[in-house]
Amino acid sequence: MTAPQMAEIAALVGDPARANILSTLFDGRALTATELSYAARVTPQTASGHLAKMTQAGLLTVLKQGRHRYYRLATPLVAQMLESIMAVAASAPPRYRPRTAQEDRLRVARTCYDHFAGKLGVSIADALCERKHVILSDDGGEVTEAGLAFLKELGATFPAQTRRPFCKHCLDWTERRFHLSGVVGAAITSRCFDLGWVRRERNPRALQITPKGQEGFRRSFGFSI
Amino acid sequence: MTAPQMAEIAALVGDPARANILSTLFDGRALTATELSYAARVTPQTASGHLAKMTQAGLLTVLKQGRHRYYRLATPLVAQMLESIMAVAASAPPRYRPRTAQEDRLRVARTCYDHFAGKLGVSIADALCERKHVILSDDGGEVTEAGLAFLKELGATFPAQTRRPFCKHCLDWTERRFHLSGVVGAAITSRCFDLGWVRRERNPRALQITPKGQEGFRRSFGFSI
DNA sequence: CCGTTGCTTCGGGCGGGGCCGAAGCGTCGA
DNA sequence: TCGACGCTTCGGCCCCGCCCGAAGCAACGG
Repeated sequence: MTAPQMAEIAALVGDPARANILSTLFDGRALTATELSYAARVTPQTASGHLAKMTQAGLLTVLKQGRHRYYRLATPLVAQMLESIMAVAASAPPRYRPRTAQEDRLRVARTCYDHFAGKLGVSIADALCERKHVILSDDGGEVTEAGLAFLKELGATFPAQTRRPFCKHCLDWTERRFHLSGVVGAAITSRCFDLGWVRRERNPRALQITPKGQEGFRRSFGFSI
Repeated sequence: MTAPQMAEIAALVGDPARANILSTLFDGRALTATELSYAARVTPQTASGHLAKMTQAGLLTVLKQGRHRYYRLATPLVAQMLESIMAVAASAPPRYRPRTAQEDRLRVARTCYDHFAGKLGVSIADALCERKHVILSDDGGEVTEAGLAFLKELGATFPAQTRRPFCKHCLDWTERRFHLSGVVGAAITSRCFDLGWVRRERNPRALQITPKGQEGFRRSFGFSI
């Protein structure tokens, strides 16, 4: 049976402190053990234990750099797993959840692994579909010629060839609609950072849209946010 | 933060007994509480507690019928979550796992929610792609005209319209390749059962391919299994 | 009715695992 | 070389939650 192994992985995610850590690493960045202990609201030695377990189980990888140890999600597969658990968690309980300002900011714009999510991510996907720059089928997507031209004009660049899916959609768990992931999603996101259209907030997953970004998104994508 | 809710869901999956139950329900069938207690290897009263928790959390739904209570996965979203956890569990630990005969049978042919998976599922997907009956993009799929004709000839029927994705792929966690899901995957699977090409083993997730099936798959799809 | 069967609730035992204080180990900077 | 810092290991406390025995409830069948 495969159930025991599944239980083992799920149990790792099932602890609040560890869930906090994973959720903090969700956008793909690498953070030090101490930073993560702070995010998890436990002492460093406790966090250390959690990190060791998750690393051994293959959920995280660690990079030693000087006296720091940078932890990050081991593979995109792990991120996808977290996303799907969040999707169930968000949909399942019709239970009470007093929305916090924090959460509202996440709802507007955040990163999901390495691409935009939230209202911003969905708006971008909508805009590109609207103009036929991207054709989203029920389960994937492709970029049209016009779309490639648009990306070039925007200044978004991406590796010529890679094994990673080129254009992919990703179910947004707050908007309950699709945003873009894959190489294209990452390229657009990275470009917007470079243009200074978005900035990270103190909470590393939440994004702030700059005035320049407001203008840029309106002019290039045709939506206000 | 959404982490606590994620932890709650994951913790439910993280208990071995509950993981057994979920894994048993993974193919989408509905089973009674007692059957599930047997699958989980715990007493009925213990299982009852687990089932209540999972139902309350929205992972399961229950159908009362006489003095029986049939439990099943609440939504396909839950099945997808389990699949993605299994994918991580299968890939993550380079740890020792003495393959059992049981597992080997699962590797050959099983159902995943309501469509084929394992070697059989992947072979079917391959055959349909090979003949251009289905075009699989990196993240979705569509059925060609020729493909529709083929399905008709096979006798596979499906609802004219439904909100469910028509043709979808699903990463197979044993083969590490794609098999078909969505309406098309379910239709093919259902038809093969009707034709007597496959049969359920005692372990409800594992499938047995009948001699008639061997012949049928060879003639209709062009592969031997 | 009464017994059987399917399922649940209740109560208490017990083990696993999260948590922190203290201490140890390696790296960096002066 | 010495202290500061980041991180880990160790040991012990304590609590959560899994588990089962016993009993209660509801749905059949005779």
